[in-house]
Amino acid sequence: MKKATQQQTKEHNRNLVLKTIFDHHSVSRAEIARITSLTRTTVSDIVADLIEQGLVSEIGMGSSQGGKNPILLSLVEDSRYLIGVDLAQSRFMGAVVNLRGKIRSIVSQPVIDRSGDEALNAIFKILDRLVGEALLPIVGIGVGTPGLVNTNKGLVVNAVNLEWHNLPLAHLLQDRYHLPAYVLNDSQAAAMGEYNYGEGHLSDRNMVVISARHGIGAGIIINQQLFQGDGGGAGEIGHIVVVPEGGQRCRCGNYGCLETVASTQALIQQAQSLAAQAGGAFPDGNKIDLEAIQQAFQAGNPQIQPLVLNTARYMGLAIAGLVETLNIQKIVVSGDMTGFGKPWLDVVQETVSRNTLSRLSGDTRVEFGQLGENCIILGASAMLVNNYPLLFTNH
Amino acid sequence: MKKATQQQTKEHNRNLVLKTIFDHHSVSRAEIARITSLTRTTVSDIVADLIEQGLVSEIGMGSSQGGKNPILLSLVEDSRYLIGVDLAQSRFMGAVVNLRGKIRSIVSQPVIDRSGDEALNAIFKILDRLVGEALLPIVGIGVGTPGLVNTNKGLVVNAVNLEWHNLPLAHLLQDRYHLPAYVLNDSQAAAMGEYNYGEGHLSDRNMVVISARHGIGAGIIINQQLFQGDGGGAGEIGHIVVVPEGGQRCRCGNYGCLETVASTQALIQQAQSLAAQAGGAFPDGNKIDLEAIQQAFQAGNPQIQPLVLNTARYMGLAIAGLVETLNIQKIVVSGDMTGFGKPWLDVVQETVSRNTLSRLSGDTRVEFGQLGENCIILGASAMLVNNYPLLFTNH
DNA sequence: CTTTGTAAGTCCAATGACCTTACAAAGTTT
DNA sequence: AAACTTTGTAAGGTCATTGGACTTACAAAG
Repeated sequence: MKKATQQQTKEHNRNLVLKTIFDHHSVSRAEIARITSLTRTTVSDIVADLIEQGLVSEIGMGSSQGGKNPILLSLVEDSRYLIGVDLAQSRFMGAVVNLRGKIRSIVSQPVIDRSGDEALNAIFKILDRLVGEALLPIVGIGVGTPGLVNTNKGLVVNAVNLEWHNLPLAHLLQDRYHLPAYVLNDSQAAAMGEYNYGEGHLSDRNMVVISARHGIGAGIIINQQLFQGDGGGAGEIGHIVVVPEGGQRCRCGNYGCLETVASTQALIQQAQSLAAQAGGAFPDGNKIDLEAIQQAFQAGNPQIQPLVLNTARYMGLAIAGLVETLNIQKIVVSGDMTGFGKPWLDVVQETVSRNTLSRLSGDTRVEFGQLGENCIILGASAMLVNNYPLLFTNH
Repeated sequence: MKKATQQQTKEHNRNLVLKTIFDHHSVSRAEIARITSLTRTTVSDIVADLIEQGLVSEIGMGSSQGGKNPILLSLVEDSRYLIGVDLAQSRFMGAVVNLRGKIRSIVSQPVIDRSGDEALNAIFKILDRLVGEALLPIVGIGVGTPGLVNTNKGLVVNAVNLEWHNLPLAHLLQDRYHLPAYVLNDSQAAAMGEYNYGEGHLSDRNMVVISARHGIGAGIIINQQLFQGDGGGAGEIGHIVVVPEGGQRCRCGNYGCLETVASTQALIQQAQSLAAQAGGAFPDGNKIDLEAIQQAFQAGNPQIQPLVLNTARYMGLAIAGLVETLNIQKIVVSGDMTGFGKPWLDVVQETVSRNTLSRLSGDTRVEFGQLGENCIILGASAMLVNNYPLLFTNH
C-alpha cells in the first residue's frame, strides 16, 4: 500500500478522459463529463492538456437537438508509436504500431537454429530497423517471448529453444535504445492483444486467453489487468497433467502434460506416426505439417478426424479446470489450433460443459480470438499503451 | 474505471495510516511518516482524526536515540466490533469479534436437518443474541456459507444442504439489523481469515487457501484482495475432475470430482465400506467418523494409511493444477483434513512437486493454516475490517 | 425575424488536501 | 553546558477539483 497524492488523482483523471476518448472514438467534452462524472470544467482542463500533447484533436462539430453543437474530440492515433516484437518458434517479427494497434511497419525474419547471443542479435537487427525508420516519438518496446518470464524484473528466466537463462532482456533493450522496454511471456502477450484490441473484450473485467500453438499457454486478465503470478509463470497450463497414468513424456520432464496431447507439435507428431504406420492417410510424398492436417481434417479424412478432435477433448478438460478454479466467463482460444474451426471448438465447448458445475459453465463462453497472427505483437505493444504516463512528455 | 477525487486521496491515506498502526502495534507519528512517506504534518493531522474517532490512542512514550521521545500510538482494538457467522454442515456459529480478530462472545447452535426458512430463522436467533449483547458499535455482519454465493449481489445462489436458491441473504440481514452485511462462500471466508489473521500472511500479495472439509473449496487472494470470479464461483475446485475415467459419481452429477476422493465425506465413506468388507480395521461397535480414522491413521493402521494418503495424492494433483495455472507461491491448506498432520502434508507437497514445472514448484510452499475452526467466522468478519470506511462515523 | 429554451464550453473564486518551511520541546552526545 | 537530533505542531503555499455564473451557439416556436 502506498500513499496517494493529488498528482495521482490528476493523472488518474487524465487517463480516464483519454481512455474515454479512446473507447468512444468521437465524443464532446460535455459527453465525457457525463460519462466520467467529472465536471465540465475539469474535463475541459484535461482536454486542453491532451490537445497540447498532440494526443487528441478536435475533429468537427456534432449535431444537437436544441443547444450549442458539441465539438467532437478524437484520439490522434498516430501521435505516438509503439514497438511490439514476437519471438515465435519459426520466425522473429517486430512491428511499429500506432495507438489503435494499426501496424505501420513490420519486419520479419526467419529463425534457423538461432539461440543465445545470436537470437539476441537478431532482435537487435529488427529493432535497429524499426527504430531507425520511425518518424514520430516511440513510446517503448514490448517483447513477447516463449518461456518463463519475470516482467517486473525484465528477466527471461528460462526460454528453452532460445537457450536463454536469466537474461535481463528488458535492461539490454533499454540500454541500447533508451526506451522503456517490457518483456512478456508469449501467451500473456496474446492475452493482452485480444483483451485490448479484440472487439468488445474490454467490457469484460476478467478474461482467459489460451494460446494453442507449438506450445500451449494461457494469459489471465483479472480486474482488467494481466495477472502474472508471483514468479511470472501464471498461465503455464501447457504442463498441467491431463493424462494421469501412462501419458507421454513431455519436454518438461513430466508425463501426460497437456502439451503432449493438444499442441500443434503433438498433433503433427501423431499424424506422422499414423502415416508411417497405416499409410494412406496422406498423399504420398507430401510433407505432413499442420496445414496438411487441417486440409485432411476439413476434407473429412476418417483417420485424422479422431486425432484432431481428441486434442479438443483434452483442451476442453484443461479449460474446465480453469473455469472451476477461476469462474472467469470469457474464455478465448487463439493460435494455430483455431484453424480447425467450429467442429473443433464445438468439442471443446461440449467437454467444458460436461466437466464443470452447470452453474459455472452456464454463463461461460468459449470463443476463438479475433486477432490472428499479429496477436502477440499487438499484445506486447499494448503493455505500453496501458502504461499511460509513458504517453506524456512532461511528468 | 471511475473518477478520482481528493476525498478518495484523503480516505486512502487515512486508511494507510490506520493500517500502519494496525500492523506495527505501536508506532510514533514520525515513524508512520517514514513508513508511509507522508509528511509528519499530514500524519499528525490524520492521527488526530483517528484519535477523535476512538480508533487509536496514545499509549505512552518510546525511547529515542538522540532526540525528543516519540509518543507511541496503538490501535484501540475494542473500539469497534464485527460479527462473523459460519454456517457449517453440522452447526451454525456466530461470534462478536474485535478489530484484531479476538472473539468477544460466541454462540453455537447444532443444526439438525434445518433447511430453507428454518435455517434462516436459526441465523436470526444467533444474531439476535449477538447484536443484543454487544455494547460498542457493531460495524457489520459477515456470513460464510457453503454453496455458490454472489457477494456483490448479496445472494446465496445455490446452497444444496440448506435448500436455498437465490436467497438475498445480505439484504434480509441488512433490513433486520440495519447493519452492512456480506455473504461469502465458506472457502472464500476461510481464505480471508487466514490471509488477514494468519501470522505473516499479509506480506504475500497472492495466496490460495484450500478448505478441505465435508466439501472442498479454495479461496483465492490476488493482489491482496479476494478474487471471486465473474459469478462468485472462483475456487470451486471440489468439482475439478481428477479421476478422468470411471470415477465415482459426485453429488454435482459429474464423475471423478476431487470431492469424491479427497473430502472428509469421501474418506469416511471409504473407511466405512472398508470396515464392512474386511472388518478388523476398527474396533467393533465403534462409530467410524473422522476422529476414529485420524486415530487409526496416527496409530499406523495399515489398512487406513493408504486410504488417507491417497486423499493427499489427489489433493496434491489439484494443487499442482492451481500452481501451474496461477503461479501463486503461498498455498495454505485448512479444514478438518489437516488433522492428518505432517505425513499427509508431505505426500501433498511431494505430489505437487512431481506434477508441476520445477521452475514453478521451486518457490511454492504448501502449508497448513494457523487459525483452526474459527477461521471462517474470522474471515467473514475480516471482510468488514477491510472495508475501512465502515469504521468511521462521519462519512 | 424574434423569442425562448437548452446545451456546450470557459472563467473564476472557493474548498480541501498535502507539502514546505519554520520552530518549540525534549532528549542525547560531546 | 553547548551542540546536535528527533518529535510533534503551526502557518502559509501549492495544486486539483468544484460549483456557480457567464458566454456562445443552436433549435423550435411564434
